[in-house]
Amino acid sequence: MVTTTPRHTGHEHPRPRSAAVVDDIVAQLSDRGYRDTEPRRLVISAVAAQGRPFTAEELCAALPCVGRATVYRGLRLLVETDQVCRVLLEDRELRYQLSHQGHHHHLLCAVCGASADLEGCDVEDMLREAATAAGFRMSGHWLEVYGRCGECAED
Amino acid sequence: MVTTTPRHTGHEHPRPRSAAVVDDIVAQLSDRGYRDTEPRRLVISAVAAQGRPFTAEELCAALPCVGRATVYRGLRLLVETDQVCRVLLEDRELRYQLSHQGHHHHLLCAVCGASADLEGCDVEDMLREAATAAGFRMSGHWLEVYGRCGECAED
DNA sequence: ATTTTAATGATACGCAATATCATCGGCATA
DNA sequence: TATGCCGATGATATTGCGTATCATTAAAAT
Repeated sequence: MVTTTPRHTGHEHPRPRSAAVVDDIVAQLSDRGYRDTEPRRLVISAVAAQGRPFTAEELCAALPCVGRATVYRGLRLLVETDQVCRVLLEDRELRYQLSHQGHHHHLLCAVCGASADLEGCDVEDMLREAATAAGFRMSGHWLEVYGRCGECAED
Repeated sequence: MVTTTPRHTGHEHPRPRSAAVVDDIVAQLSDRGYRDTEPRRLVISAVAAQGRPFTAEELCAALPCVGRATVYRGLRLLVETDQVCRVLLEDRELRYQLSHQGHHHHLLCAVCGASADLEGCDVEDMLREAATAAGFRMSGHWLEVYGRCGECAED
């Protein structure tokens, strides 16, 4: 298996970093029984190329060679396998983003659309407690935080 | 002004309680320059009659005599004037509910659809701090908590 | 090479929500 | 009480997101 592409070593051959990300995700999908196809790779590659949260339609536009249904299916698959997370803007527009951690929340800039991960904010326990106090058994939650990033802060 | 309908006294004539709610909301809209119309009253009345979060389409179905556009417009107006709040289910379905307090969050039962207000849960400060730490100025947030209410808790 | 079946993509469809615009009617004014 | 302005209404068309359908293609196990 000498020619197998190494993963996670971080300093492979001078190939675009995104290609490694794509290989990695394709490998994870493969482990779960999903096939390695050309259109799927194109979708993953386009996802990895986005600098900030994007819409499904934006992806479609960026991938004129891939059918709409395939883009949507690919996106759904990536969300289900926790490779991509969904974020909700204030106007309820749904966007997507490569996920870097497990479960976490996002700070979204209302001006430029950038996002940052909320660090050191453990609302989970607090919510679970409050839910219990109200006689509920909490099973999940949805949280998005909106504001302005550092660059867009100046009025 | 002897015949003026009293508000907020809590023990008026034996008229449905909902009528008082409708009058109250209509009065508040009137203060803001919005007209008192028959279709609008019907919408408000139907909103007040709902026992749990409802969809715009459900309202339309409950008001066959009122045009769809009017129902949607009425709902939007009520949200803008903070008379009604919006809740988001896990599948991103949008529902509405009479609001009782100022800003608050909801506990939503995934089984029966009931909702409860989250009491004694002050995430605001926590979020603002975390946002500041990330270089953001927080301007708002969206939070929904899902689970099972007491009645639906038994498996 | 063969076979199985997941994946694809063109397209139709469903649904929520808004836009359009002629008409109606609330309400302020005279 | 009558008048006129303009907000409100409602039938309808339209938009936009996302999914369903289904004949065809191709991944990967044999």
